[in-house]
Amino acid sequence: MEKYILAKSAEDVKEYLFNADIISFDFETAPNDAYRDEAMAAVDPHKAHIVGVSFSVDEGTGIYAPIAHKNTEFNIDMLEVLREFAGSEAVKIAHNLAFEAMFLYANNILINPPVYDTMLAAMMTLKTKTEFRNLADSGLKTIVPQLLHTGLPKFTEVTEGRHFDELNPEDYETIRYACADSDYALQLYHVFNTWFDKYLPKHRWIVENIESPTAIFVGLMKYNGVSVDKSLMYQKQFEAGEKILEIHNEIKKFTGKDIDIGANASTDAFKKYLYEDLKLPVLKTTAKYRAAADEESLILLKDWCEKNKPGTLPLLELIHEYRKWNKIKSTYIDGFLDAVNGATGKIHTSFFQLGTDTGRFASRTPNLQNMPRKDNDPVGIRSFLVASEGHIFVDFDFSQIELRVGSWYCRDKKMLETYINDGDIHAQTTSVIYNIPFDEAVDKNAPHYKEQRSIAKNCNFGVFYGLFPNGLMRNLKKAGIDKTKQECGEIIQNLKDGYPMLSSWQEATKNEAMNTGYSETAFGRRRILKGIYSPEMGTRSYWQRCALNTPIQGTAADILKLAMVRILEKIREYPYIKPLLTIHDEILFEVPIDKKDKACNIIKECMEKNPFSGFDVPLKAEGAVGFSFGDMEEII
DNA sequence: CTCTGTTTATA
DNA sequence: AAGGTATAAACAGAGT
Repeated sequence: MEKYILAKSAEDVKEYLFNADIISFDFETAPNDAYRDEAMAAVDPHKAHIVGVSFSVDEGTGIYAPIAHKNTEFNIDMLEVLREFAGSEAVKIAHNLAFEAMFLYANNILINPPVYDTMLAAMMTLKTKTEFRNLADSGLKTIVPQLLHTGLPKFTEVTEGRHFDELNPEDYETIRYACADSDYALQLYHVFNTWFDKYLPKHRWIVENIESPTAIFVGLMKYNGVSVDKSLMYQKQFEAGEKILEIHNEIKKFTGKDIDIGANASTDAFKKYLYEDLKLPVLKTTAKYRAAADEESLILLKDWCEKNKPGTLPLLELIHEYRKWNKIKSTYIDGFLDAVNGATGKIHTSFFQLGTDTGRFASRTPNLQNMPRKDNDPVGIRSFLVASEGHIFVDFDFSQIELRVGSWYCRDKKMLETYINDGDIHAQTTSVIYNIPFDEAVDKNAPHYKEQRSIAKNCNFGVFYGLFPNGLMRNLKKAGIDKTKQECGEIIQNLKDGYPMLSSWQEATKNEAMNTGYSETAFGRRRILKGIYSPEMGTRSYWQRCALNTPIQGTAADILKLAMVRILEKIREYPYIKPLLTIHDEILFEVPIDKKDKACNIIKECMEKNPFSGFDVPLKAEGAVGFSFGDMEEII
């Protein structure tokens, strides 16, 4: 039988924790008075507070310290104990550490490594020989019965509709519920480490040195949130609404009848109008082999109509505009407004640090990783994000990190030299694919400079991962450059000849993937390639391309997370540096205006530091500052 | 209300 | 025989 006790004083807790070097902990929280009836308010640190904390240092034991229960004499002021604990040398374990780190941060406490998140560890273990656990499989309530073969008290059964602070801390059920989470997290720590040590030691290293400390950074981003200019958003919401009506009316005028084009002009009725009433040819099919009507189809139709049916051209342009404005309004204006937190007036996006198969972050509610860029956005969505009062944004992004990682992998001389000499990789590629001197490739006044550079960029972004002539042709068409399949084939061939190690790396990497069935980053982050042995050529080929992409995209993600961990160390000394967002190769902060220069130096240094011995390509972090995310000024 | 498919925004 | 890969969100349409 387990031994869970109630702390009567801070001393009791200190005594329980004394000399322990591995400690798990868990917070119980409840909404502040203003948010008692709001769903999920208890997990929002701006609407809730810590009600109690449990610790466990030994299997089957635990201590619960009530902090803010209602109607009790037993509450303890735990702030100093928590502060001491957070700064201690002990391994501090939590299941979903980002949550605990966030509530500590809300109390001005930054938890220090060593830390260990058993939820992230769960995600880094294999569920079967061929499959990793996913987000949904990794909750404590799911894992404990599976791995420890024991039940866990249910929150709803213990609380019976009440908030946790309404429970009596003297009731054993209360103590048991609180302590069980810590006790089982500690047990899972040993279960997962045993598994890692036996099957995948590098994943233990990643959990301890990359993912778990990164979880703290995630908690900080979530807590800080990003301020928005609401009045600007409302103004743009109105303007976009008007614009959509206007375009819709023009479309109606054109079609002459009342066709239901929905919000995106992608209804069956609209496709029927295009392909049956107007008798336009189907030039592209969807993944399910049906008539497509996406942007690419419209571009193909535009070419066809220019020769055969020029009268239809204005309609194609109107559809493009209609979709664009609806996308902007529904996703980036209405959607962002819905996401503004009532307590802070900020957007507190959720980041999932293991939300992708490669190790990249995913962002949800709302996704702040796909805001339109300036050149593709008549509204200026990014300018909705503004620095908080007295603060300024500081943004750093890794320059061409995937290409740098790729050149490290393939060891191509020309690529490596370009980066070591801080050269221009796109010009280097231009020189390679057109067989012209480097000096001509960088000469902005040379004939075809713009087109050649644009083609070189497209190659650089795709060829590493197995881009084919057809694909290059399509990408170029989207960029407004018309090249035949033959020409694209020649360009790719020239590139492979010019960077000879690229092809041999690709072949070797594909072979290795076929031999092992998985793909790994430089740190050993592994991805099972589910379909690599598929009898179907198309499926197999897809997984082979994943085998090329994963080490590069994944290693770049590892490098970004390591930079976050380093920045976190600095935040201890410079707590005014507030992380807000990450966009794959970029991190956004806000800092007090007068601390701008200092913060820039710190962040740049952390990001450009050599990520691991053996990585011999220089990293470059490019900074920008500004009061609005839509108007950032590069710093040199 | 849930599920699949289509479309479109980003790195 | 020929898809760079990694995502999230909104809408359409069908089924429970």
